[in-house]
Parts: sequence; structure tokens; C-alpha cells
Amino acid sequence: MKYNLSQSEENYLKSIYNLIDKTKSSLINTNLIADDLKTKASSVSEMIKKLSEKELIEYKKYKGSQLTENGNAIAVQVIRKHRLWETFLVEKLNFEWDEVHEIAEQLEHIKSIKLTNKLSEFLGHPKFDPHGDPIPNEKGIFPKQHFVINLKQVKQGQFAEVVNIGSDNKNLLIFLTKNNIGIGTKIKCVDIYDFDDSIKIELMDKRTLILSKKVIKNINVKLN
Amino acid sequence: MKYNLSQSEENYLKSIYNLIDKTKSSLINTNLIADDLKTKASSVSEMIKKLSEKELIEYKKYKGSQLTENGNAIAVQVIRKHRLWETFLVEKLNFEWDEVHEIAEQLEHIKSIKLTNKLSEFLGHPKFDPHGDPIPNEKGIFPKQHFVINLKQVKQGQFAEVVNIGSDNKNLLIFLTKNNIGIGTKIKCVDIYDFDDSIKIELMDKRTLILSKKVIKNINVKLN
DNA sequence: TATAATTTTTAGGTTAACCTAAAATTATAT
DNA sequence: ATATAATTTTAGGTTAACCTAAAAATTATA
Repeated sequence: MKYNLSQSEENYLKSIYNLIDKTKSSLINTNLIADDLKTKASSVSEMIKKLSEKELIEYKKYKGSQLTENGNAIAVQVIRKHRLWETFLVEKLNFEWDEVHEIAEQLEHIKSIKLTNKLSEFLGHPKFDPHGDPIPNEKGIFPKQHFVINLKQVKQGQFAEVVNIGSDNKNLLIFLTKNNIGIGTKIKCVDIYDFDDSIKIELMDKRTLILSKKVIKNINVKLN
Repeated sequence: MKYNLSQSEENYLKSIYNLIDKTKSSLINTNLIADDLKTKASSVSEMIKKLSEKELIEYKKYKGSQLTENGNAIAVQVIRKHRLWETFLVEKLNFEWDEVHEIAEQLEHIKSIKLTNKLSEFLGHPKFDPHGDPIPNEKGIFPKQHFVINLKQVKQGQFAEVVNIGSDNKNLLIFLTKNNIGIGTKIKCVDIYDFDDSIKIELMDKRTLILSKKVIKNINVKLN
């Protein structure tokens, strides 16, 4: 179990992991990966073949890819590093949450298990990163999370608390910050507009705000 | 002045910078670089040609290489990152000084000026890294150093203080640690053995120790 | 100073990761 | 059910960074 993968290979594994997570489907299409990694389907086909020869991906031609146990374990460790570094950047270096993704994309490929573990320790073994994403431990175990739902599931009149932002889009994050929405923010759903799937929310300070469908899609909450 | 260099290209610039420093010569031989980077002379020739087309290296065939102003500036920034990360690893994550070089070799290529500056700030803008090497600032200016000489220059009876170890060799660093020699250690030269260029030193606790020529070569001191 | 030794460069090849275009396969729609 | 559309793979090409071996240039030596 001594893989020495290139950054590219790690990125493919991570992408597949994230796409499984996002799409809740176990077989990931080649085009989806290509899209996610901003590369071409032909490049993906090639890489998938290589990774399946290394037994990190399970794949039958034309049928889509999934991760093997080993592939999954590696992806999880890359994600662990990504989220630990994001936490470091925000907590220790005072970066804004919209600035860290890009830098963490680089840092996640640093190869040193000892570094990762010491970093985690230094940060106090954080369970969630600045976007509310759970941070797996050295063994790949994720922390337990409260029951998380998407904001669009919240009914009129219900109270909820933001626990996670499901996107690294800089402008979305800046928008949320400007409107005082962050991890832990408590909100009330005061109105639902069916015609465009937007909603009106109320913050603790009684300020109200209309959120578009696209914004809502990326806000995950727990009910209060 | 917006270069986007590969890790390899950065390594070549850094290597030339370090070799200029070490050899005190302004023209660096192709073979020296090959040796330093554990690559072949033919690869170096190729890369040198490329970097001189980018005007980062000044070079005439068969005559050796030197850095242009731009090449030097880039090398210094890579070195800045290397030394800041080494400091972080030792000061904040409690790594030993013999463990950090390898990891810093990876971290030095992370591209984010903002990260570098925030890291420096987080560390309190350190002037020297764990091996006593000076850390240049954002503008590439190195801190002033006291007059530094090599340990072999110290005469019998003189007192000196270790300010710098001129090697990243793990075993050398472990050896020094085991013998209570580190940056800031005060020593007295009690004997010089001409026949093998070794010396006997005395530490503050009166313990004496014989150091070989190779060890001495890598210990730089200031006289006290 | 001519010859030998060393150093450096060039020529030509390999590998990883990308690409475009064409072919193969699968999915969709009439 | 078959034609069309979409997806995926294959074929063949490019680039960066390495390599070996041979050629060229420089340096050292007899």
C-alpha cells in the first residue's frame, strides 16, 4: 500500500470522491470528471485507465468510474489535507474563507503524513473546515454531523442554522459574508417564492434578505 | 514581470543561487548544477537554454551560468519561502531541525505571495531559519548578519558562537543535536589537530568534543 | 603545442499529462 | 425499432522534463 501518486492522479481521485458526494451516485461519468477538472474527456479516459490498472478506480468501459477502497482512502487523505490547510489559513493566518480554496488546492498535495498530523494537532484537531466541511482523521473517519439538510428543504416559519456552504465559489462566499451569513448563522425562513424558487430569510438582527435558487442550493443547514 | 514557472524551473534558479553562494563564484558549471539537482548535464543544458531565453539566466555556451536580476529575484523568493516554512515547521509544529528540509522543498513551491507574507507575519517576521540561514524579506533584502566565519578559521583558545549550519544533511544535524550543538551554542577552540584538520572544542558545560574536518566545514560561527 | 581528458552540448528517445479528431458505444426520440 | 444525438474511447500529436550516447568545445598534460 505504498502509492506515490502525482498531483494529477490525486486530483482525479479527489474529483471522483467529491462527485460521488455531490451527485449521490456511485458511478461517475467521464464527462463529469472532465468538467470538474477542466480537462477533456479523452484525458479523463486515459487517466481512468491508468488508475484502474493501479486498482484505485473500478471501471468498465463506457460505464463510469467509482473508487476502490484504496482509491477512496487516498482521496479522503487528500481531502483531509485540503480542509486542514484551509482551517490553518483562516484560523492562524487570518485569511477570509473566500481566499483559501485556491491555496489549499496546492497545499493538499504536500506529501508528509507527519506534517498532516502535526498540523491537525496544532489546530486542535478541528472537526470542520471554514466552509463547514467535515475533516476526516488520520484513519479516514469523518466526524459525526448533525442532521444536515439543504436550505430549500426548510419550510416557511422554520428556524435553522447554517452548517455548511457547498461551494468554493469566491463570489458566492463574498456575497454571503457581505450579508452576514456564515457558518453558525441562525436564520428563519419567512417566505418561499415558488415562481423562482427563491426565499426570504430573516437574520437574528431582524434584517431580511431574499436568496436566489442558486445561493440556496449551496447553503446547508440544521433545523433549530 | 509575471513569470509562472514550474517547480523544476524554480529549482534550477534556486540551485544556481545556492551554488553561487557556496562557491563564491559568479559562473556556475553545468555539471555542478546537475550534481546538485541529481540530474544529468544534458538535462541541465536544456533547461539553461530555456531559462536564458526567458532572461532569467545569463549564459554563453560552454562558459557556465549566472542569474539575471529577474532570475535572482525569483530564486530569492523561493529561498524566502523555504526558510519561512522551515521556521514554521520547527517553531509552530515542533519538528526537529533535521526533519524540515525535505518538507520545505515541497512547500517552497506554493504560489501565493499573500500566503508568504502572512506566514512571515504569523512567525513574527523571523530573520533566520532553524539552521541559522538568513530569511530575505518580501523585497528580497536579507537581514544584516554579524561577521560570520567558518569554524576552521577559529584559532586555539578563541571563543565563538554557532550561528549557522551550512548543510541540510539529516545525519549531520542529528549528530550535532546529540552533542548539544545548535544555533547559539557557545564553544571554545581548545585544540587544533593539523594532521587531519580536526579540532577539539569545549562547550559551556566543560564537556569537550572532537570535530572532524567535514563537520567543521559546515559549522559557521561568530567570534565572541 | 599536440594529444588526452574533461566538460558541455546536441541528437534522438521516453514518459506523463494534456490535446483534437475520428471511431465506437450507449442513450434518446420519433 | 431505427435514426439521431450524446457520450466515451481510441488514435495520433504536443510539450515539459527527464534520459543515453555521440559530437563538440574546452582544459589539462606530456
